Amino acid sequence: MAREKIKIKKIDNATARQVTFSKRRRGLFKKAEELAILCDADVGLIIFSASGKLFEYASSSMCEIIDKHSTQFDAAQKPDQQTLDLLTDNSAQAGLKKEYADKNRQLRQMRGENLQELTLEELMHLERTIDIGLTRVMERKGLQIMKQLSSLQQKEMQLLEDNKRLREKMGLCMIDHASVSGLHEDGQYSSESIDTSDTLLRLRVINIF
Amino acid sequence: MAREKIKIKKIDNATARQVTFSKRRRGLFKKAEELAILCDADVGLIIFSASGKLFEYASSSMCEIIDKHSTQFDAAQKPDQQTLDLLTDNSAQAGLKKEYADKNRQLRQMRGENLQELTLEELMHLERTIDIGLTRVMERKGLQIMKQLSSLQQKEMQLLEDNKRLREKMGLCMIDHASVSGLHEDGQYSSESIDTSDTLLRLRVINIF
DNA sequence: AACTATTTATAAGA
DNA sequence: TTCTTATAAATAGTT
Repeated sequence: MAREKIKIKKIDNATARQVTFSKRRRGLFKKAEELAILCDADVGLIIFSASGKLFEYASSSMCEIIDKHSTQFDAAQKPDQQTLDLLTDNSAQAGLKKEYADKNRQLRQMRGENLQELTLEELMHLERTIDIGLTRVMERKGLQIMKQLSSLQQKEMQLLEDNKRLREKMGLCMIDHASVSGLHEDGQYSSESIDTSDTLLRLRVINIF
Repeated sequence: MAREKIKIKKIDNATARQVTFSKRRRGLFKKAEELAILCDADVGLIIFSASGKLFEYASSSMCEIIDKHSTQFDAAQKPDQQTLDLLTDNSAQAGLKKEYADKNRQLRQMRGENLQELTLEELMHLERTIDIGLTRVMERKGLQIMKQLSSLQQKEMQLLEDNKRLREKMGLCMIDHASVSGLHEDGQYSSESIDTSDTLLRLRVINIF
């Protein structure tokens, strides 16, 4: 649905396939959510990438949806959660693994992923946290830029001075010779002084609610 | 996506809702199948209409998909595939600790902490990542707010109607009595229709560099 | 169901 | 990965 019409068959090029997977997955999730909201339907969408990675969307909770589905179908395919736990729970690792999962969840949520499980209050808190982080990062960036600028300006001054000295020496040596070509007589190069006071200019109207 | 742009909220008119449900359901199934074929993914889609009727699509078999999902689910929020592999390894502990530390560092940096070790380029990339996350969170927040608003408005309508009916009944009972105090005669209460189209109003001038 | 004016999604390219 | 943009698809409101 774009530049060119494509045939619906497995995309040969692995890179292109991955890119398309990302794009269409997003599109599908969006459409699924829209259907759920517009038509008051309960929608569950499970996607496994070719490499086995899981992606899912559920308008309510996936467990509930699967449950309802299984009921209608009669085939009760229950988890067997224990098996997985037994495989991975070497007691000592259990805690760490849990903490890791938690950190990872937080990180994903800060990147705006897996938000469907959050309440409005949690979302607002998350927004604030991210906004604070963003502000700090921008401040740090401004600082770095200032540093690099002043470092460059110092270097420039140094070079200009060296330049001037060289010119003077040459003037002494070559006092009776023709002027050296390629150098400006006044020894001046444009040295713009960049005003960085607006570096952090950032207008926002957020948190209306 | 047609004659007029619509807001993503429950369609009031039951007939229109049903029609849209049919149309979009077909569209969603089609997109799901295309994703499965194009990207060699395994896709399962379960839809319950508001009346409880089940519709489903599965690129392989729904049982298989649900099974796979249940197995991975606890690990869903989790890491990437790698972590599970690492866990089953002998050097698991070390690897997990390392990944944990890494996630934790990323998380702190997104919160604007420990930025001193980052280069200007890394800072700019981080800023972008955070900004995208913030945008997504805000979009989600707006959606949630819309949801709650429309739910409240529906409740309000229901209450107004109930109220009106009660008033009519009272009118019949009390036809010869004095009007009941404390109720407005016109039965109208202010019901502000809040326009949330500007909810996400957010002006920014960033990334000057 | 069919028809379209529009909105959306997205394939390719940068 | 991300952004852009030309084009294909989906679809809201009508008939």
